[in-house]
Amino acid sequence: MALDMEFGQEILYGEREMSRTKPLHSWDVTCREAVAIQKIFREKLILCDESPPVEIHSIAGADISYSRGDDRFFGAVVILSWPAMEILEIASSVAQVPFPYVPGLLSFREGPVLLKAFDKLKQRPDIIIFDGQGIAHPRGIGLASHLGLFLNLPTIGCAKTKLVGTFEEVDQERGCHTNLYHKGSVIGAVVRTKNRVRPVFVSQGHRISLPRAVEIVLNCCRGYRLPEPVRQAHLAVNRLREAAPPPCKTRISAPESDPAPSEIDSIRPHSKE
DNA sequence: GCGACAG
DNA sequence: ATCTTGTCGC
Repeated sequence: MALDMEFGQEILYGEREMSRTKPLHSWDVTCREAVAIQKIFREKLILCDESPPVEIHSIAGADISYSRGDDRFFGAVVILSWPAMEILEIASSVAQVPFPYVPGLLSFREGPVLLKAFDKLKQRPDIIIFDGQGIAHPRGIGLASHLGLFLNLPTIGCAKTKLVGTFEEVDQERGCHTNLYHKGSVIGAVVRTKNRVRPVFVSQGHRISLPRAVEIVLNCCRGYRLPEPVRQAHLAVNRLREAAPPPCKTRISAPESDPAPSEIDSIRPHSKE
């Protein structure tokens, strides 16, 4: 996809007085730097709908996957048609895990591999849903908001669990939703996307209003808890990981095709060390 | 000091 | 997120 890389690089590097020699996809930062970046980026978010309103023809979902003992990250982006929810394009990527999991700093862990996948897309979606928070975040800038700035596209955060905030229980019927509050403000919505199933946490990412974000998420659901874009991205990334060659193990072990002599004619079928 | 804590 | 076995319900 024609990424707005210049915009992304400008806001990432321009404010930090650091050299532009580091590749975009390796955000090697300290937690302290990451927090500083978030505070700067937070000011750049646009939290209202486009004017004039953008007509939606396509919508994308993004997700990542990895497994233990593997230092690789798999990322996938799926673009679906609107409102039919038919798959138009899929892009994927593999990258090294760049940053540990720290609640509140997920962008720096999942962002690079996702941007790498977005860069491979041929078309630009009209809007993107992420598997994570938008502004429902301690500093008001979760994964969806952060990448919305990078991609310069409208984005929505749709997380499976809460990061911050308080809320009243939601009615059990699909379509019901309540506000998510934090420090006296509405930062998102708790949305029931399926009858009697745990709600999801929807929040504005970038260039969108909360009512519209909720409406779009609900209109993307097709009988499952997660909206189709996110669900399809999840499926795509898991297919990718399972089809990928096994991880390069750091630890050296004897090949199983060449068992030690004592194991070949072992009388006991399985000796558990 | 005790919870809470996107993925 | 990943790992993991069974189990409740439409």
